[in-house]
Amino acid sequence: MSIDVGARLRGIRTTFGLSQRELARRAGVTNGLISLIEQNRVSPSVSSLKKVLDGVPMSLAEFFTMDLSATPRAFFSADDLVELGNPQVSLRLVAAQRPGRQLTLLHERYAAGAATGEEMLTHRGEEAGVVIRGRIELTVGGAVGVLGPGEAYYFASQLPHRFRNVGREACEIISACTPPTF
Amino acid sequence: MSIDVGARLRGIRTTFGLSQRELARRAGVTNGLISLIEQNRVSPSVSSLKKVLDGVPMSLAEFFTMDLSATPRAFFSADDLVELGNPQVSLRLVAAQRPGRQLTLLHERYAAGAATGEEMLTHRGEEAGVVIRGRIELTVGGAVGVLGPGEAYYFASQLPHRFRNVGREACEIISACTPPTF
DNA sequence: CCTTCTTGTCTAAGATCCTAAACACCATGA
DNA sequence: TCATGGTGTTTAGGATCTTAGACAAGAAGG
Repeated sequence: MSIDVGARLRGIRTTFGLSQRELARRAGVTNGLISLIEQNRVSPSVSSLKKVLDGVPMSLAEFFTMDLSATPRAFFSADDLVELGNPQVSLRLVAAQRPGRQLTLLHERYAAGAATGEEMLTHRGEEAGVVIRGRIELTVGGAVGVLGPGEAYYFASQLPHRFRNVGREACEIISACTPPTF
Repeated sequence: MSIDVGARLRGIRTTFGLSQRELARRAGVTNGLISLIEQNRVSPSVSSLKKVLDGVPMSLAEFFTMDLSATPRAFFSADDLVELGNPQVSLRLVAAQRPGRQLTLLHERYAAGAATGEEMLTHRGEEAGVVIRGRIELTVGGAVGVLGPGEAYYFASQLPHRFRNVGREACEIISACTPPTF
């Protein structure tokens, strides 16, 4: 093998902030297989590699075309952002391919009535954002606020938090968090 | 598998005019494996597919990127060339819409009956040209065309190709290829 | 009609991939 | 300190890929 499939897969998985188990769960394979592939202990079948890449998601063509030695890009068009969410809560990641990324910058879009879920979120790091369209209800700890265009937030992610679009219009937010949870 | 690896491999092999056994010999695998892959009876490992494609030759990236439904045009009428110059110095561009072009120019002249040889040529890169006098028979992959003055060609040099002057008059071509191999 | 060569397909057996489960390690929190 | 939950790694064994060889069909020539 002239191309290093293992290193390439590991690079992709880590830039997306996924553990072997999480990627395996999304792909419908076992975490052991991810480990073996990344160590080049096995050469995966095309169908297996396809399943793994579906969990990112990424096409086989993109996988084999990807140039890891290329200098990191400085500019990205809207189409270059990688979708990580779902139709209700769209999370589009900036510079997803960039290796060693220290910051996660997202272009979020909440459909009317959409929310991050029933459970409150809590994780390491800090996060902040600015609302650019619509209105969002943000709960942090015991505090609840409703933010509109131009308004912003900043809090420690350890505090239980939840986003909920209480308006009729879709709400867009540019947010950042560190360290990369995605 | 959303992409049809078997059909894709079979299409490539046949356009290169190779039997399963001949491709297997070049690739260092067995003919049975080629057969099974083409029927999608197995999903080859990446390393096996790499070996098979080395026999063509073709990279994994090219294999998965290749769009068989939208093969780039091989032949252009005189009207299909794009004028880039002026009345004094006319510069008419071939395949202007083709992405990722990188070319250098040649002035070829084929005597009556001359050809590039019995064997089909195949090498890396791309080549293109315009007939300016006489007539030339050009075979590219499975396609055969006879081009006269003002007509042009553009194809990937990996496709087996051959030039043959089938007229009584000498034939002149302005051609370009990349990288500057031949 | 026979050979003889080609083609692609099929099948047992060996090689490799893939899974399930356990392992060691580290961080966090009771 | 111990428990818990996270990480990546390893291994035995079942599943799949790959090989070696046989098979059938078709074409060319005697």
